[in-house]
Amino acid sequence: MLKEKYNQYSFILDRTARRVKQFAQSSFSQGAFDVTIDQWSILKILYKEDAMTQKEIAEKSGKDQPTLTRIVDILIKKRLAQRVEHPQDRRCLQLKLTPEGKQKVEELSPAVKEIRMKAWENLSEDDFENFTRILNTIYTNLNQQV
Amino acid sequence: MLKEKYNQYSFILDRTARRVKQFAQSSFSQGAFDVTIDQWSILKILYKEDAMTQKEIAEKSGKDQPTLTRIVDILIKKRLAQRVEHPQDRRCLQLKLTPEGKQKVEELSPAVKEIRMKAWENLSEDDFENFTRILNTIYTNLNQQV
DNA sequence: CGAAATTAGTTGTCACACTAATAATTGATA
DNA sequence: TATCAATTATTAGTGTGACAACTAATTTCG
Repeated sequence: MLKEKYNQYSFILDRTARRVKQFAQSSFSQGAFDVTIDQWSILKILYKEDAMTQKEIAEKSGKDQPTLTRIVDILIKKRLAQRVEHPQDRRCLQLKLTPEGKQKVEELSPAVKEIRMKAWENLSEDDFENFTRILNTIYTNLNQQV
Repeated sequence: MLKEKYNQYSFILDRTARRVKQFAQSSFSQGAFDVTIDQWSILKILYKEDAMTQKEIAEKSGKDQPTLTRIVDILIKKRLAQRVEHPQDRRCLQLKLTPEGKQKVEELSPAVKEIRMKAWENLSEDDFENFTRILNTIYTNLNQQV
């Protein structure tokens, strides 16, 4: 029956997502990048747009606020980012990269791109378009806020 | 540049996989299914093929052995599965569902299928084929054992 | 103005993923 | 047969994810 077949996608999706993460993480470790994948993703967001609130970063990264708090704590402990008080709203904390943080992003970016490209061997441009379209459709299908 | 564009897939993939899991988990919680998604995936494997070693289940589920040990511990605490000594090899433990475990699978299967189908609204049969093909290609591209 | 609702961030708890290290057992081989 | 490498499962440690409950600050509105 149809449903039985469709049912398998969640397993394959989860498995692949984990492998992508694991592959990148082990490349990071081998290269002594000294950050995790998730820490890296936050660094990159901050690099593009310096000074954001944690709330904004959480939205942009798709992580929830508690998770983000913990990742940010680590980034600060590593002296890659710093918390600054928001000029208008004392509830908020703005986040900025430190010079070391900026340097880290610039230093690692090319290597990260290479690592990420490995996944796309034997796949076409069309595949990429379809892939992102389907993922985004699933994502919005399951958006419970709507 | 091309690489910059391709680079985004890992974010979308991770984000979608998490949402799929979260959507299913919150449906499970609402329905008081009393198991997590990952516990469910192990139950289903055991249901199809009673009595497997943890090693076999780990391979089939795509989880590593330490993770599996923990999930199995929980399933046993919930009296849904039981460990049995392997008749030939005393290193192994065979796993079997308890009657309660079997009943749980039978009871929840239809509801789980409905939950899983939600993701595929607005998508075609072709999309499904492409999706699984691309995921599996990525999965094997990143297989570090080869 | 001042109480109530909202918002930003943190902490605690449980579950899962991955690595490395360890224990127990098995099997191969010298 | 005695030794050693391989295999199965577990434990410990770190990081992440989801949820709930909490604090502090701000906004809303009677």
